Amino acid sequence: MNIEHINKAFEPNEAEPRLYNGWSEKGYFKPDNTEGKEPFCVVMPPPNITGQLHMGHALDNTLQDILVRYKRMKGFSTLWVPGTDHASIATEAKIVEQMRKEGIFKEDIGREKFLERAWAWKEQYGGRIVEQLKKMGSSCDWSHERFTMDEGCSEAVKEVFVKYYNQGLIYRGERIINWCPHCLTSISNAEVEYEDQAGAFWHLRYPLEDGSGYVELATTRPETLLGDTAVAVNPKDERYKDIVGKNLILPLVGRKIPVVADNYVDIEFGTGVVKITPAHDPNDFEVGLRHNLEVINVMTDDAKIIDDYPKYAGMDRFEARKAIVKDLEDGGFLIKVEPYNHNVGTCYRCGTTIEPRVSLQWFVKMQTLAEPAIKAVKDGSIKFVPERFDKNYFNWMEDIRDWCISRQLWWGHQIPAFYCDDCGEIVVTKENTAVCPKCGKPMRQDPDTLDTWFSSALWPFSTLGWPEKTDDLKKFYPTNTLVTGYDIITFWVSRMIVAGMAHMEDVPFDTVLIHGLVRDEQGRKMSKSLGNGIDPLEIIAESGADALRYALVTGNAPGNDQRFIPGKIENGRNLSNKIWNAMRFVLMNSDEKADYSKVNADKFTLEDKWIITEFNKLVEEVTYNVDKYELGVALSKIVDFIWENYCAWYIEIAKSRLFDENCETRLEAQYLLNTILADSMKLLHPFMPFVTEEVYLNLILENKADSIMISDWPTVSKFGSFPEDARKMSVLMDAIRSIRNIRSEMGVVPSRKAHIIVVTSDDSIAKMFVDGEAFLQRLASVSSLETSSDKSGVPSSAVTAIFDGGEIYMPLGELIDIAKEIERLEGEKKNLEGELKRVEGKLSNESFVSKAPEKVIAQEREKQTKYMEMYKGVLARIEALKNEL
RNA sequence: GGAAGCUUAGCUCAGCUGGGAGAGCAUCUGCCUUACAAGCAGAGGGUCACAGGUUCGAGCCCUGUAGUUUCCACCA
Repeated sequence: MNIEHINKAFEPNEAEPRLYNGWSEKGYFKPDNTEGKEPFCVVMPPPNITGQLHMGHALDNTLQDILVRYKRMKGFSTLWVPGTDHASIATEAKIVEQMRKEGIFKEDIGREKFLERAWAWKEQYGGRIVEQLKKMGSSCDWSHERFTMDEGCSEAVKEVFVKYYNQGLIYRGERIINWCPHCLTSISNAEVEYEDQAGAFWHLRYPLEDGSGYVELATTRPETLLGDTAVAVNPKDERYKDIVGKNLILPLVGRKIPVVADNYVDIEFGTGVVKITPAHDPNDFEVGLRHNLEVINVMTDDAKIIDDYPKYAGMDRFEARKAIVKDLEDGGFLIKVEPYNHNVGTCYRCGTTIEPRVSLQWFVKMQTLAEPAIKAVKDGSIKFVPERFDKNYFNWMEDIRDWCISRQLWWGHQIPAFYCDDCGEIVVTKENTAVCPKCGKPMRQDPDTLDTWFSSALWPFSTLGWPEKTDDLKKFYPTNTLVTGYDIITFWVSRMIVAGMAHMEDVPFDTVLIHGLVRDEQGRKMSKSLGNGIDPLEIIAESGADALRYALVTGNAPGNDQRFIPGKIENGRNLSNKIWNAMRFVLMNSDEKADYSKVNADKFTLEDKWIITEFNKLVEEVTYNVDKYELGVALSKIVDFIWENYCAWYIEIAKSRLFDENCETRLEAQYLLNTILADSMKLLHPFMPFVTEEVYLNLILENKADSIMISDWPTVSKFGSFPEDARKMSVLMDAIRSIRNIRSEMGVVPSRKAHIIVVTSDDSIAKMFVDGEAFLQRLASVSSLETSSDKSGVPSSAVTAIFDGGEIYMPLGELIDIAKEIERLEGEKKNLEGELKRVEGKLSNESFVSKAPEKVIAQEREKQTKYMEMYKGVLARIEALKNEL
């Protein structure tokens, strides 16, 4: 057909938005509710509304889209639920920052105005990230789009909070929590990142009250001395037996503090004496509880020293440290300073050093809730892929602490707890409660909001309509595969499992597909501060979403980090181009009005049967690999088939039939060229949705679907497989490679056509060569061909290619240097000797022959005969040539 | 302190339940062969970190060692 209307190259910038909008308009992203279709559901890890799409999202969504598109083609009723996360702490920080630039502080405008701004932010940036996800080709159902703070999700949050509270699983209490002095809120244990920092170990002396001396102790945080309310030693420590119960005078402060005995203290470490600051250290807090010590908070919420200590008041904790050390030194309390590396907790959002702080917060009791969640993974109801990540999960879950869920932020789900300041009544309820049910006085709602992850934990069912008993919930819960990075297992995956078991009494999903990080070319984490991030949108603008998706999947195994190599984008783009040109060629040589009902399978040639057989193998392997989440492997098999088998071999071979208008198997070739390419496009479609759609729609097919998206996933060909023909074909291919090889080695350029003599004792092989003369001409620059059962007619001035089944001679007249040819054949001989030695070594090994499976032994025997034949051929040829010298 | 991963060609990485070491890029040689130079044909290049073990057979399983990365953990 005439293909003038088809572009010379695939143009992603033009095609991708057009195709995406088309799919969307036709409703292909929505679940197909045809009766009998099994559901397949994926919930998207909701991106934060703070940012824009980065490589992590690009990878995460590509993987999900591959699975969803695959299942859709396999006939499932697929639902991929998209959405965004309000990301309380991160978003609030961004808005505060934005306002600060305008000179506004959130306290000045008040909660209501602040939330107005936040919602405006959500509209702007939440919308932006949705547009970006669409550019990736994500086939999610946008009519199901959700937001963690929309009405339904908020309802679910309240429902859960109240339920937990009534079950006694949520409580409010004064505990020591992790406080971020920059974000001015509490954060959970999971939100603290520990990093090794170079610090110092200050050795101090605290005098005994009775003047009988002093005790030496060491600390990494001298500034907390202001809040010391005791000094502790181990009860078994002989050195300090006498001073337990005595009082010390706290340097600089003058406060009397007791020496207590507590097992927490390690005798071996440091001096064996620990200063106890219950208000600013979690361990000290525990010690304080056991010994009923006073808790003295010495810092403001932004980590400055409070007014009670006038000398240091208003100083930042690190300034205060310097000042206090100086004063200790001046007062003779400082013995020495040692350099010391220690683990410092930092805020995972802003990196500020955490200040442990005692405050009144809400907590979830995790231990009982964790049990069914642990069991679900232990008994295989939920599987991690790769499996090793379940250790990570168990590690966290089996040692779980109570979860601090209240945040001193405005952007988020306000805690549904109401307080009566008059009578002290506390009401926890879903309804806004303005009046105290006990005394009738006004109540006020807890000003705090919930940890972002509290609402994300409910995502797999809140997005399906829970607590309403919706059809979606019935049909799609439990969801199927959750795709996410390993960095988020504790934050999110574990909590979803907990919530699912607690409220749905069922797992939230059956499989967790874990992927790694996308790093930069040097293997560093992509980060804003390093400025080494690569913007997926730029890549899409330059090379298309298909190329990006290809780059993210190829050569990657589940759970492993990967480096982002620009060359992979190029590979992806080149692949698109290759496919596009294959399509152009096929169309150019096809007839739009071809009547495929006239295709006669009996007329299939050797190469036809071979490509069908190869394709069948491909379908089975790719399906198997995708089912096992081996997406990188699946992709490389598809690409290899298209590039090598289809383009390099099948198209080339088919040319002679296509160019001959009268060829009687021309229709069969056209038919197979179109259908095999179309079916390859189907296999590739989940990975590269755009180019495959465009190619599919252009091809000339029978029963073509309106879109490749909703076409059926390929199965093995209705014509079956032809293993015997495929084997013959591979012999022929080997022969062609051998000819090409010697041509190249002997420097015979392709433009110099050559006559060849095929010597074989096998008639069927001889026939094969005769039948295949046309493509030998095309693929190996053969001008003419003769076959013979013996080598009597072979001229001495010929180069020899040995293949499995015979020899090929290419007479080159005086061009050939006999000595050089002998040398080349000696090389061949050596190779074959090596192979023979290996095979014979195996076969002569008594225990191999008796213990190895028969199949393996048979294979080795086959190889032995094959190599022996080839070896004899080489030997004979060398002899013959030597006689010519 | 506990746990996990990684170590395969110059580079980046695949390699399924153990059965003759792979890809892409890079390098070298030839080709504008009427789908594609974003291409085609060919070549070179590896003690699969090291040491043991299991096995007829180990890149793959087991033990240990080294280097490296990451996660978890309350040692002042």
